[in-house]
Amino acid sequence: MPTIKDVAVRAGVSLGTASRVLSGDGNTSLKSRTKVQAAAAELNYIANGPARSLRSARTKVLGLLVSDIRNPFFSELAHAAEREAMRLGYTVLLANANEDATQADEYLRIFASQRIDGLLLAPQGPASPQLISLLRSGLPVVLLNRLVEGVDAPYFATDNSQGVGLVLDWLQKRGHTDVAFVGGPTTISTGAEREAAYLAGRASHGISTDPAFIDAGDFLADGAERAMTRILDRGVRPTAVFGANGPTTLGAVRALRQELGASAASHIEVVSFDDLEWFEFVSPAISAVRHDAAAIGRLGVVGLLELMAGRPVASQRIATTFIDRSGA
Amino acid sequence: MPTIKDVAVRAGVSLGTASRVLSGDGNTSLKSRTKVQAAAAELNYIANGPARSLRSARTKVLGLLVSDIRNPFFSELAHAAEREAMRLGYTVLLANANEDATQADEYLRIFASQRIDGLLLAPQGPASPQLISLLRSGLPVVLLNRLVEGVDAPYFATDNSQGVGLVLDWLQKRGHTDVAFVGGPTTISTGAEREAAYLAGRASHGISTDPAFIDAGDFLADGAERAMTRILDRGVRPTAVFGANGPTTLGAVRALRQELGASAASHIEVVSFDDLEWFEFVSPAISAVRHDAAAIGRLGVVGLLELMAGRPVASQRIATTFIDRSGA
DNA sequence: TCCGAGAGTGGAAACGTTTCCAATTGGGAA
DNA sequence: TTCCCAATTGGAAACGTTTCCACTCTCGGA
Repeated sequence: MPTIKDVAVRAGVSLGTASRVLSGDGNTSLKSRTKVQAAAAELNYIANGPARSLRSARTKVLGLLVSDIRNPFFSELAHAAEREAMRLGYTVLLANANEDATQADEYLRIFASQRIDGLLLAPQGPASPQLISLLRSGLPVVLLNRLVEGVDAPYFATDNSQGVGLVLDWLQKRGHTDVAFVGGPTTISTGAEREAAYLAGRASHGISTDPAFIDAGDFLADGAERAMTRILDRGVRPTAVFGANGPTTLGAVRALRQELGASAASHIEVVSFDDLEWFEFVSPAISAVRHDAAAIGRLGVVGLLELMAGRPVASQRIATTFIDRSGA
Repeated sequence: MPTIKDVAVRAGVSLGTASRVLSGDGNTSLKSRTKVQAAAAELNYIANGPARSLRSARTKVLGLLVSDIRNPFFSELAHAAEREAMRLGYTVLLANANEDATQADEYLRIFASQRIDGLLLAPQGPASPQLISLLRSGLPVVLLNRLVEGVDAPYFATDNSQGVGLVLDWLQKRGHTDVAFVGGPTTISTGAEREAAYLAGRASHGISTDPAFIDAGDFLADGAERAMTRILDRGVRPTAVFGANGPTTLGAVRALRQELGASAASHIEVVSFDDLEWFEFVSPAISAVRHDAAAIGRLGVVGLLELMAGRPVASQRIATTFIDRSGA
């Protein structure tokens, strides 16, 4: 592998000048620039990232820790963040915590060792000691979609109460009062916010809620399937089901069909927080709150770079839209 | 941030000894080990990855280039590879080529700059110059799921012809001869292999194939939707549809419902190469070839490490299973 | 008792950059 | 022409590790 020294020799300039040309800062003459760039191209020179990082104390790498990469919401978000970062000259190191705090901590340690320049975080719940110490070390952090108590970082998150409001309106319009709610862990902000908004919204519509209709999983399909099964086992028969995220809705639908059979299940309307591509194929079609994962990813990257540049960053709630498929 | 020098001073040993303890190779006495580890823990020392990489010329990072992270097959594969790599002490840098050769090349360049130790590659099609030069530089590479002509690297891939054989058997059992085939790009090995196996299989079953029933997209949902629409626009009316990968089947189903309406579409049986979690919810349920993305990811990592260790690695075809949902 | 092998150690070089500093150059104003 | 300032340059230090080398010590065997 050619080094910058080889490039400098071939271009007939000093090592310092070659570096200034190739890293693109510092003053260089047009003549040096052409010579150095030609030499670099001829040698097929590719800068040694680790050496560059060691000396400059910047890696041009951002860490992105998501809780479940197999959740389409997060794979969309990750994809968008990665594109935006690349556009701005950064690389994204993606880590998947698998909705598990221990794995999250392992990755935070790796991030620290890799000396990432900034962190995009969609956390599991309360802040771990590992996270706290990372924050204390001054690493710029932006929270995506999920907030975490005691961590004072800018966030870019879906407006959960607005989204749940849309669901409540729709439920009312469709005349549903006996609604099963399958939530997520209340230790995760999205789980807590969506459940609170749902209950508060019903109360403000003047509808009381039988606790038998409420249960929660772990935001993964299997956990939600068990939660929905528990609700049905209590003997209650909802006319509609509300799943608090994509995998949760998947699990709930599975449980409905498993416990009641496909034909009885088809008499229950399902509504979901998170829109999945197959909702239109189910009978009856599943309506959903759609939030923009890609936008959150992009905003997060831009915000993080602002933060790294030392500029103040305002947190933002992103409004959702409702996809009403009940007519189909 | 504390450096290894701080650790050495605090432990009362030389820098060299501290390094030998912390990097875990070279001979060290029990006494030094305890002192150094204690000092490291007290200081909350985290090794500087870039410095380590620069000196040792190893980064402990593997690159994984997939073609579409939003395809559940690849997100599952990526997730499994990442877990396996972490278990073995490696980090995975994930890149998403978005089924686009230009983006793939951008990432290969970044990988080269980051000086990854090895590459897991699920390529787009023919080898790009960028890839060729990477291979020529001696970087260990393993191919995942997709092969590429002229690249002589070990591969771990689904047994496409075996899988397609299962589909053909099922089609015959169900009595389908007028089958629409929605394929992928023949520049991608999986696209070419699945189409070839399908046509050859029909021929060997003694069934001739009207080309009007055959079309191909780009292995993404939108492209497949257009391909399916083209088939229908030719006026042919298949009794079954075979989608050559997950997103392709999604697009095909969309087109069927769009062009024919949900009720007419429900008289067409769909079968897919790649099983998706929602296939059981559609009416009629979609049968599918299931291949083990997680296994491919894990085998790939293990194989790559073998290769990096200089040991010979045998390519492997992974058998598929068929999920028959036509009874449901 | 002596010798040799090997375990363990300290010191220093090296990895490939960026960046600081001082020196040189070039060009315009007086 | 002369002078001064800014632009540009070369040289060298520094980043935090690993690894080489040479040295010392310890222990077992002759």
